[in-house]
Amino acid sequence: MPKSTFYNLPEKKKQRVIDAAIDEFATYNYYKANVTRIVDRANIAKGSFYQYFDDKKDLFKYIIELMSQEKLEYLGDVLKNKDNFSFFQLLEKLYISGINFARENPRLQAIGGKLYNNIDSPIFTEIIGTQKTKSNEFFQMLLKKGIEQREVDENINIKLVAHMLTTINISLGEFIYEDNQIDMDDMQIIREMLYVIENGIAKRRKEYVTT
Amino acid sequence: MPKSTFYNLPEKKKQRVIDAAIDEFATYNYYKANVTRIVDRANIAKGSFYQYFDDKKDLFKYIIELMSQEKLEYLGDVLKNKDNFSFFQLLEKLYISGINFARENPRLQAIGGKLYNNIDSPIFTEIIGTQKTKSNEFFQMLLKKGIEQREVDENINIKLVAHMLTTINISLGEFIYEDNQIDMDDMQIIREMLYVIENGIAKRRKEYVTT
Amino acid sequence: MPKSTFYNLPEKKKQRVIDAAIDEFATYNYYKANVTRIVDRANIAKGSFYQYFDDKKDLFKYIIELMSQEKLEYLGDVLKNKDNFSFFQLLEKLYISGINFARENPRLQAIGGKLYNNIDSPIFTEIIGTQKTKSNEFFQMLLKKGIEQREVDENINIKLVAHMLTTINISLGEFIYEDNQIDMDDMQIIREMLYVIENGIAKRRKEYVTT
Amino acid sequence: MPKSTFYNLPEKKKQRVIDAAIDEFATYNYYKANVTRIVDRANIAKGSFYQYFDDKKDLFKYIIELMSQEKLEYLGDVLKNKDNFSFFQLLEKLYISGINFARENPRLQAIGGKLYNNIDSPIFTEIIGTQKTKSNEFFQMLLKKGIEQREVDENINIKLVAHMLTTINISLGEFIYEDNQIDMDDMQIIREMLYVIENGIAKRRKEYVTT
DNA sequence: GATGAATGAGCGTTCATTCAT
DNA sequence: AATGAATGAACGCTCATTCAT
Repeated sequence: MPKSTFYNLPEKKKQRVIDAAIDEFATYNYYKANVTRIVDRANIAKGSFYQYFDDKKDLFKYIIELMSQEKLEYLGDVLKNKDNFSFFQLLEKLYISGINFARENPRLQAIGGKLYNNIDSPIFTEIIGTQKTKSNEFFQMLLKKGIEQREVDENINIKLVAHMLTTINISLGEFIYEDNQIDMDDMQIIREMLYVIENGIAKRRKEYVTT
Repeated sequence: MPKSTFYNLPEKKKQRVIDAAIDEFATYNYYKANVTRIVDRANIAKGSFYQYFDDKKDLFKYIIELMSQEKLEYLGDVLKNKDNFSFFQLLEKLYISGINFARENPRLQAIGGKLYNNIDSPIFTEIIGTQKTKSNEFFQMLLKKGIEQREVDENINIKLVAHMLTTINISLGEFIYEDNQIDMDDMQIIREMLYVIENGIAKRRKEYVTT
Repeated sequence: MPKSTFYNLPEKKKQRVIDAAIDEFATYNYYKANVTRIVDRANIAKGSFYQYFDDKKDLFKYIIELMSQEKLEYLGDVLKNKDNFSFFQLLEKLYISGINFARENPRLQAIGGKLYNNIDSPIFTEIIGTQKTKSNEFFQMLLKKGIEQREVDENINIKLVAHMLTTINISLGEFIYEDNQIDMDDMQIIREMLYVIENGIAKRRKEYVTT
Repeated sequence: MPKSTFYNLPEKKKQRVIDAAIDEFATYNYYKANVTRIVDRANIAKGSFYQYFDDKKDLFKYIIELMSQEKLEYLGDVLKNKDNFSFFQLLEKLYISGINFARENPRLQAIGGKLYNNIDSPIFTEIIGTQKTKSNEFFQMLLKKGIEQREVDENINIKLVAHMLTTINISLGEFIYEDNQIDMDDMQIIREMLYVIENGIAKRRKEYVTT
């Protein structure tokens, strides 16, 4: 985590550093990201960088953390009122928030995209592991509640489905912003995705579909 | 793609190069992978490397291509007889084959894992794009047939579901080999995953479940 | 030498700086010694450091000076009463004091050890030169008196022997504290060393040894 | 130790590198010595350096080794015929050779001088430890033989005296080349030093001095 | 075609010193 | 006088690629 020298910086300068870092990590992955370019863009001295952060990795972890906090704040309302909604309503809201976040913070979305990769190298297992685990645990909790409330099929494997939901959630941004294969609006995509999650893709026999 | 000099190489030497490259890319990601280590392990001269390949990227693309061919061959039987099976049977077989492939070719699985990341950098959009598109197109084709055969719900968004199936397929190996959160055998996981894909996770009302 | 700002400092703070510096120079040699670490340990501002001292070298010279004064004070009694003892008694007392000093001030001894090295770089010739010269001159004076008092062989080369005694004196601490090759107590070592200095190592013929 | 790439180099180039390194280490101590300056002076590429040596330390150790071999070769004749001379003759020859070596190889002498310092930092304990131990062991062996041959006083502490002789030997070059306090020729210095080593500095009583 | 040495731009990092307040 | 952030030259080292034989 950044040193106190960084936190003591005037807000404007601090933001310049953060912006430069986000730009860099949104453009290049961790290995290609370049401290010199960051300090140049932030207009600070090379030495200052190392007075703010331990090293490149330190900055990176900080940016990820920031991103993750920002996203959580974004999902804040949804999470706070989670008891007021049914499971599938909640899921919908989560996905919608996720997409809106990505739409409004394309640079952060770009970093996130690059992050959920590089599962190799110890650096990342550390960071991503945490994030993914959090997501998995959150979905597991939600699923359990959904089953209790008799909204969710009790025959499913909770851990497995939590993993599937996490994966789908992650790939959602990617799907919408990178594969421009689909020419419909995002809300429509989410609704259709939820339909599949709820009902699966097997054809319902007539008598089932009615009712 | 490799130069003709590479293809003209005695089979044994060619294989040494391929093996060394697979080892390297299975251990390190593209950026960390090191040409020197590859030529050392392959026991060829540094200069020779550049007489076989344009550059590191060229080799990487070649290895990915190879991997993907090998996987296709592995899925060969399933694909050839795809008309003899129902949609969900086919899906099951595909997933099973995928897992078996990963189990029998852990190094290739490792490369694949590292690959479906790094969506950044032009290098990868190029490579992965191709692969993913292929996978998407394949699933779209399958889904269409499934709908025609009245096995698959005609209300789904084909492109979207193809994307979901691709994503799930990719994350499957990862799920089984890296998250050891689940203590059941692979086939059980696949069956449960298919159950969810088929039926979704919404609780069925009594009358639906019977019949 | 330190600036007046340093001397005007409250005793406690001044001592903190000195302690921190001694710790640093006892642990690292001049080149590896680190100003940041010193100011951190002394709990003063980086800028203050340069208001007290010209630069790192300035501090170093000051510490050496201090050390040397402290050692002189330690030897004080011996030196004051130097007319009351014979040459070899004096030598013995000097060596004993030297060892006791090293034993009681291991950090200073460590600095001294590191110092009588690095004979390179102008910085040191300057500092060590002074110290060594002092030591040499002192031994020369002692030797002259020893000869006058008919205790010391008048055939020796005074300058050379002064140099040898200085060298031996310096290496004594090192010998006792770093080479633990000898398993006897320090006083024994000194006695044996003096025996050699007095008598040399050539075998005495029988008739000489008697008497 | 250097890699094979270095040993395979044309003699001339190899020598250029060695010369540049010796120059550098004779001028600056290990910490101040600078790889860039070395490669510039040797007129090789920065990258080449690291194809010849693991790192700066590797080169340094190599140069020390070289120096030490060269000195040994220089002392070769003396050492080979060590049984033909009495102990003190041998000692004299060793000191003379040592001085001649220093005189003919001032750069190597300079490195040696810098080396027998820096007793701190693990790097050096490793290198110097070896050298000093060798010297100590050699002198111990010589002393034992001297005692057997009834040339050396059997009352001395062998380990201690070996240490003294090593110290004196090391400081000899330093004494002659850096302290120009003495205005006599080197051989004279050696003779006088040996006199002291043999006879000590205590005044002989009349009856002893005769005979 | 094979070899392996040569290349050099580039990287992350350090740290004594200066500067602005 | 005190502070602590700012500075930037310099360092050791890496590695994909080129070159000469």
